[in-house]
Amino acid sequence: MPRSTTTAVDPDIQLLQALGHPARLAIVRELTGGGEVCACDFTACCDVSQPTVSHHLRILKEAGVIEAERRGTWIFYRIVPAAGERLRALAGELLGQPQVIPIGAIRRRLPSISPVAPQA
Amino acid sequence: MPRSTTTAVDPDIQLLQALGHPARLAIVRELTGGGEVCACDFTACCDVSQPTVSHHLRILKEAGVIEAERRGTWIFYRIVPAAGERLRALAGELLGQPQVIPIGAIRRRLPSISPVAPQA
DNA sequence: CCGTGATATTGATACTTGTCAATATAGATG
DNA sequence: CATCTATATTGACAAGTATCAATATCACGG
Repeated sequence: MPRSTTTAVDPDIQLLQALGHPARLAIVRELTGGGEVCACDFTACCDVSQPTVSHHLRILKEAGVIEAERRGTWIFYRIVPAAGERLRALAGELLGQPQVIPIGAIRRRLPSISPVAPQA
Repeated sequence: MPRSTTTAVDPDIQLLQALGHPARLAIVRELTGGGEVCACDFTACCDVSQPTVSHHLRILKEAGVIEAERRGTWIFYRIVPAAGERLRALAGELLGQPQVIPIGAIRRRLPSISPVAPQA
């Protein structure tokens, strides 16, 4: 987000941005089903170098999409279920779920009068 | 996605990236509930210039999030319901919905043996 | 404590994106 | 057609982001 001082702390934006990258979505999809995957395995599915994988894992972790657990030398990652629920809530927003259709929305005006949505 | 020749045509990525921007998510949220909003109204909710709004609207349209309808001088935008369903499907993926837990996944190895997820 | 393998951090570079000013286009209206 | 308003496009620039090489850190085993 150029030309801005705030560094995008909105959790929703952070979640969407974290998932909106091919490598990161591939990582997440490697984790779907509730399984755990070692960090060392992501280098294969993403076709990027180890530092880059580490970078993406950090972004996903900071967005609350995944969580890590050290087990000896390896670090295993798994999906945070709440992330899926947050994404589902966003989808519900798009589908107009939390909203209630107000009767007042039926005030249809002619387009030549004023730029207000004439029909839902 | 620097260092790459393909320009991110994956519809899922496109959807997530389109929504992963404060101004664009604000635009979309202005449209939730099934209503239509004139393009001229988005300049207010996003606090950006008219060309920038137009740019964001194009990105949302190309990602299949919104659709436009010209009505006289004004252009009204509304949410494409399929976008919400696609996002919901992605959320379902994160929650492990479409996956079926394979019996073979129970091959749990000790972490000191090999880096494979020992437990789901 | 030293070596080894796994992961993270740093620094540099290239690519992408967001933004606005200026300009163009489109539709309505006189 | 001239003009006005709404929207889109272009061009340029700033800022963010992805990437890798090099290096550091961390945990384990000898």
